[in-house]
Amino acid sequence: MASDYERVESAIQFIHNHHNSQPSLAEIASEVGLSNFHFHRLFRRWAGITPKQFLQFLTVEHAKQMLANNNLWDTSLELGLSGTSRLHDHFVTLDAVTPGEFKTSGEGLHIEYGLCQSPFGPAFISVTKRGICQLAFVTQENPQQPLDNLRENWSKAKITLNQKRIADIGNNIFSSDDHRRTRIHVFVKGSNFKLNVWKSLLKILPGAVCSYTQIANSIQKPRACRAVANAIGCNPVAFLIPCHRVIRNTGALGGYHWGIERKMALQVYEAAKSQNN
DNA sequence: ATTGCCTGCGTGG
DNA sequence: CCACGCAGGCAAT
Repeated sequence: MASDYERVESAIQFIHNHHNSQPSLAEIASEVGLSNFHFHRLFRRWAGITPKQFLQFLTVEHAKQMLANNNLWDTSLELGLSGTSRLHDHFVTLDAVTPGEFKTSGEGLHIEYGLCQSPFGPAFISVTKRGICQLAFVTQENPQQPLDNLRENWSKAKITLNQKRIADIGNNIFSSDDHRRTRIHVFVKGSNFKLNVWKSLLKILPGAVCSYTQIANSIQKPRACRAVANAIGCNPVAFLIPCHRVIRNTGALGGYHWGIERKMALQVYEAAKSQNN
């Protein structure tokens, strides 16, 4: 029995591979192995939109339009979050250290990890007292990779499984009910350049996208777009640091560590949620 | 939409 | 230091 996300992903894959031939909704439905009726229900359930709307969100035209939009940046972050008047709640705050400040590879640090479900497939999360230090999607090809990365990146930390705790954290992060969500704190290490890039990503509003160049401009390094792309690719905390909201100037999506289909799914999902506001 | 050539810059040796 | 490679950009087609 395939999960909703697996079906959404295979639909995306099919659309992506056949975007030249403009497949009909019925064709896509049968590719996913569902009747038209259930296909429709799947999208209503998953993102609250119809398959047709779903298709429209995935076009390059739509992406370009989103890029042209001015209201991408949450300026309240730059203004320093003036208490009650903020327009958008910042669910994610960031605590960062440079490698220089943190030479010990996590000595004395206790990290708990585990798996949870998300609208984008199973996710691997690890967390310290100071915040979430990793969020990785689990791929079928290499399900061990997140744990291997964790051990490598924090080689001297005490690392233990705590499935219950991670399930709770996952429920909070991916809760569709914004009012139920509590503040999420992230704890990462990286070079100063990477940290600057990651902080910029936090300013992009859900449902919005921006280009690699716009991020480069925002950190006062207008010609560093490629270095920016590289830094974005090193983001250890998928979804929470929203690297999926950065695309190419042309409207093409660019790359994604967790697969281009997942990047599309994340964008459609957020676009669908934010259009209802 | 796809190709090919251009670029600057952070990173790791 | 220097060489390398990049989840990009851009112009030409």
